[in-house]
Amino acid sequence: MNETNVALSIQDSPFARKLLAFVRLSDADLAIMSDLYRRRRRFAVGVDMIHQGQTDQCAYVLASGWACSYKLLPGGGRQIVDIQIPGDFLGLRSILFRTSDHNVEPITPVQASEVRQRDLIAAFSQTPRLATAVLWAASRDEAMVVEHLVDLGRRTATERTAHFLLELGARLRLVGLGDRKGFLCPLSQYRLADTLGLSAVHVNRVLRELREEGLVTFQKGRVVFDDFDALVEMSGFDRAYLDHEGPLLI
Amino acid sequence: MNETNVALSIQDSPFARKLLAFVRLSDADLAIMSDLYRRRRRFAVGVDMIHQGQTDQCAYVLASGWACSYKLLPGGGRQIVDIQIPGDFLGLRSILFRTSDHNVEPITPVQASEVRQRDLIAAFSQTPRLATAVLWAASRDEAMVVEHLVDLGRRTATERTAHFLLELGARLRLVGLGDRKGFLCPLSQYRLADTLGLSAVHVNRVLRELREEGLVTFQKGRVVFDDFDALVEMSGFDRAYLDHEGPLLI
DNA sequence: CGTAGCTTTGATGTAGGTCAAGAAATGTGG
DNA sequence: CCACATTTCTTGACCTACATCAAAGCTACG
Repeated sequence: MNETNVALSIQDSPFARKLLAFVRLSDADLAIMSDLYRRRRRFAVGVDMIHQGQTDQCAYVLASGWACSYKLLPGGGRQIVDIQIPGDFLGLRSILFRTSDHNVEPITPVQASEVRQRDLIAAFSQTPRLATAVLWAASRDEAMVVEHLVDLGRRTATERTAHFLLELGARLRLVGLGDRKGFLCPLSQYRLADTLGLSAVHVNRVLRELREEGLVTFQKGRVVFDDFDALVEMSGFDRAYLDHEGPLLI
Repeated sequence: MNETNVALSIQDSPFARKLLAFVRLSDADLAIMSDLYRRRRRFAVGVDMIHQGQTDQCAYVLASGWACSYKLLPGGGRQIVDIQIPGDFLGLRSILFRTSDHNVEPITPVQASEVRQRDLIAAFSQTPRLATAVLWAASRDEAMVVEHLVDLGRRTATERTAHFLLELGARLRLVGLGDRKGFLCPLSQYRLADTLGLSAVHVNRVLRELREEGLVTFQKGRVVFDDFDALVEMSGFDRAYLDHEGPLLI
């Protein structure tokens, strides 16, 4: 396969799609990105991809499937920090810290590309544009964690659930996995509860309420926005933090 | 002032102290860091340093005083995302995103060094070691935001408060502003409430409870750890995410 | 076709919120 | 150094959002 073909095929990956939505990347940039994509691995549901406290972890880019990163608590509970969808980086921090501070669990069967520290650094020195784009994507993820924190700290269970579903929808749209109508969602109500800091029972009640009010329907692995605008309104959703212009490129 | 003197004086800054606790930096690295420190500015309490939605913000390194970054909610409430203490970077994300997604408010009178995007990039290309050190510090801050998220999602008000005070203590110790006994803390109970996702009234009750149980005393602008080990135990505090080895340097 | 994981619902308990009001600090101008 | 204003702290009474417990109906998959 010559360089142009590589660039063409990588362009359809969710990772490239996400970055390209905000940054122009040359064929050369894409070819380097494609190199990072080489070491493909599969993960089955039920076995964590990354373990808290374990050292010498590597990072991944999610090619297909969903995963989530979470922290376990002494008491036995857990808090899901972030849901990862195709195109997301995963464990980027554990490249800098030698040991991971959280677990990552596949929610569905996952295909992911292993990214070694040395490869990433090599790629970065070859193409600063790609480096900036990746850093920018990482910052965007961090902005979402912050928004999640606000969810937990200051929004009611209903607002929080609505807000989370809207954000997830916006992220999925960016990689072509959903639209303004809704998206396929493999999350169980248990996992939703661990994400939203609620009990599974209460999540169920909140979902029923949202459904009965004609706002969103989450059933049978599918989220449908019945009244998008009303949902945005009631949850205080502000797309600003997702809609930033692209990074200031070097 | 020659280069050695510059390096000697910058070494005492909280910023350098923090990085030097984990990374060896040469005199040349420190001289470059010192350049970043040049544009000193002062901020009075009551006027935000950075405004949500405002564009072309710059970043700062806190030289003295405390600040906090927060998000406002449509309903009028707010959530404090992070407390910044001397040595902390502030608004690093708004260098990548052209517009800031949160506010930053001084808690005490603040002295901070303005860091321009171009200067930072120039510094980074001159000394990759410094670049890695800064990225690593940023990752460490992100790890703290994650821990904060876990606080809000899955810990009781008491655990959460204890955990937060322990973490703050650990951070302050790193820059020489506290020890295992305690630290000076200019936070009001209102701000503590906005940080912990609680009401001010409840924060007050929790603090009383912690005091009466002989765990921590927070009074008159001073936090005293009355029983450090018991506090660590009850809050499930795990220093791992703060005690990482330094970054893997290039 | 059985068993394990989800979803749904009801009944009851509790952590933490809200309202209210007084007491201490802290700051400000004279 | 004092009088006054403002913020901050403290406590009590009451209320609500969400947790917990329990149990039944679904779904799905080996």
